[in-house]
Amino acid sequence: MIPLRPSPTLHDVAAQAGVSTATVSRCLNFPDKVAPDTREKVHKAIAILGYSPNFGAKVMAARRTKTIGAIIPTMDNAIFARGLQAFQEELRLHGYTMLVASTSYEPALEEEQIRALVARGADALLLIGHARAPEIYTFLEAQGVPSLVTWAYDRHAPRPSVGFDNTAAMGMMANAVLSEGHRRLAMISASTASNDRARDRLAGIKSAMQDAGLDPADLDIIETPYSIENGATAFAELMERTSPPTAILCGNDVLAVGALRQAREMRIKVPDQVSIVGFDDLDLAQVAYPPLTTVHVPHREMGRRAALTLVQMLDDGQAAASVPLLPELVRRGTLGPAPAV
Amino acid sequence: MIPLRPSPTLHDVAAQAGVSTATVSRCLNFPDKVAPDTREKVHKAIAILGYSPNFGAKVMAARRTKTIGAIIPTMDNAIFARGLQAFQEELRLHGYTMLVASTSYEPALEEEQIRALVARGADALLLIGHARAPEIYTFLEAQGVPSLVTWAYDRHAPRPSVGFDNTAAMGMMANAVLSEGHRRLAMISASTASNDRARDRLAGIKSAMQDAGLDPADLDIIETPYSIENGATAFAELMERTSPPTAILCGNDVLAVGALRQAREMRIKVPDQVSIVGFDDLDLAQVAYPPLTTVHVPHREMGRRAALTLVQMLDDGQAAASVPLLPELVRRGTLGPAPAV
DNA sequence: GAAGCTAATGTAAACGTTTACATAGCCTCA
DNA sequence: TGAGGCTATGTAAACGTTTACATTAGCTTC
Repeated sequence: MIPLRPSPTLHDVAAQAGVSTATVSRCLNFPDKVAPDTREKVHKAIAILGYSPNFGAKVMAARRTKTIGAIIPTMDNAIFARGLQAFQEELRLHGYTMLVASTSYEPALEEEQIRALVARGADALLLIGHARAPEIYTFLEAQGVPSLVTWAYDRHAPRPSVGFDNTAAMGMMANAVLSEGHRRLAMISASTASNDRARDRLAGIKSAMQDAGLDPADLDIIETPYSIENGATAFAELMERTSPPTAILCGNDVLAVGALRQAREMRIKVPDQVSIVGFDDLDLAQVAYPPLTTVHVPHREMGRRAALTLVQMLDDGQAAASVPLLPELVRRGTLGPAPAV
Repeated sequence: MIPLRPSPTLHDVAAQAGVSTATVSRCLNFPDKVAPDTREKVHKAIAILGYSPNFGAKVMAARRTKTIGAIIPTMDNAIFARGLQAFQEELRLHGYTMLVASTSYEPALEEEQIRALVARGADALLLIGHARAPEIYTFLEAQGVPSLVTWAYDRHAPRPSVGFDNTAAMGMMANAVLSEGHRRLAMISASTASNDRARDRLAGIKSAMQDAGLDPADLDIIETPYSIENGATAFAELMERTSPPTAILCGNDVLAVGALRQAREMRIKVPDQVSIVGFDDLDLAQVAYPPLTTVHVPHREMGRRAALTLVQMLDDGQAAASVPLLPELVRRGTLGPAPAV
């Protein structure tokens, strides 16, 4: 291996161009503060030497990395992948780069990842959902790292968020189900212990039931991690009850699509015998058969707005304003009237 | 706003603990090079001051960021999202963090992103596919940034890669289709211009046709970006030919599932009237109706192995060895015998 | 034509680590 | 007992930028 000659530094460029390092630096960071012909000399020198700025030195001197961290449960779920994609695209437009870490829905891992990304010099953090230990927020404040909560919106939350009201959104779906005459409802949900979105969606159903004069305690709930298999298993379990539900509300489309698959396997007709609805409106939903009735969430818009908000906080020092987004009910083929008794 | 007191530095910790900065640094990076009681003093000082190392200074002095960049077409495609998730998980196990950028399948944007991530101090890069301008490789070499190609494997490629042979994989599928008696084949593919995986898959089909005594030129090809809608449109177009294909091989599952949806809409029976097969084995595939026959690719394994390989290159200075992975044919419901003429 | 601006550039001091090298103390072994 | 080796620690020099401040030159204004 030939030992590579050390990369040229600002110094080398300055020497080559016959100016000072300050001028070269200005030329790179504030081009209009430099006379045009000086600028040209410098650019020529840069080209000749193949100079590219040293990241570490830059970060140390400028005290920021132009990097924003995103901490999500997993990328292996289209809703996060899609939102993150939009987030990253928007970030790039503003000269920021995205650092990603995932938590597998484990709060302890989330805390570790938050510390890791801060240690990696993230200028700010994108977080999913409001629920976490208060010390984490204290830590972020102490480190001077702004953060923004997404995938959730809560007007009462003490911190800004870009997202939608999970309770209201699922409440809307529950109302649609109830207005089809369903009275025996079930929910297949993600674990509500460490997932405030799941918790809120559950609350939305209960509150809709209450409003309709039903006892929320009658809601049959199965909690299970998001996966097609788990949705299928939960569906089978629900249909074996002595008095099975006529409508099953799923915490997301993945579970719903699993339930749907299981229904087909058990030769239970959807929506004639049982209605199944989802949440998120993934590609899966329109591809399933019958196509899934679900709640459409503007994931891309959410990611984009989150990026915009974070960039404003960083670049303009603005305090973030919460941005509420509106999910929509998408009626397709899996919600029908309650079967006659 | 209260101006926050500047964070404590190594110096402060050293003073507090009554040792030198070198000892504190060693204590953090090589704990076993420091006497146990000194170590304790230092840790106490760190706790008292709430010290956390400055990223920029660390990077500058150590000349590495412990960060690896991943440049993919888009996260909004489950195959990349899933692989990246596994990649990140494995990276974390080895103390690395992932920096992500996406290219929307545009070579120009890819080059920009490569430069951006290198400028952001990525210690190494994960790239998708072999095809790119040679200057990019030269650039990476000049900058001393190792890179690894994934999602493709080519024994003749001059650079190491972790992935599978797209030509062989699609060839395997084409053979399965041909052995069902199909003679009029069509392909719905992503644009082959800037996507070597798509190009290789196409080549796989052509070579299988050749081997079966068919003229590869008879393959009816439609190129269109990956999306359900585009798959549907392409399917409709193919079925309007004067002599439509009896089997349609799709470049990925998303296109296939779009075709499937369109078939349902046009009341064309799959697989009785036409067979449709995909590639990737996304969740979509098993949820579609009928369930999609496709090629299963070990995306998670690929991401994990890529991470491992990159970490070895960086930590042990090993030259990377290519890792070939084996895709599998998954027979489900959309491939059947060619209809009788 | 002096005073006061402004624009362009230079000087040099941080920024907070890591690490090569130096030092000091202790142990081992002939 | 002294040479040699080992371990634990300290000293101080990088690392390559950014940026506050200083300087200079040219222009405007009265």
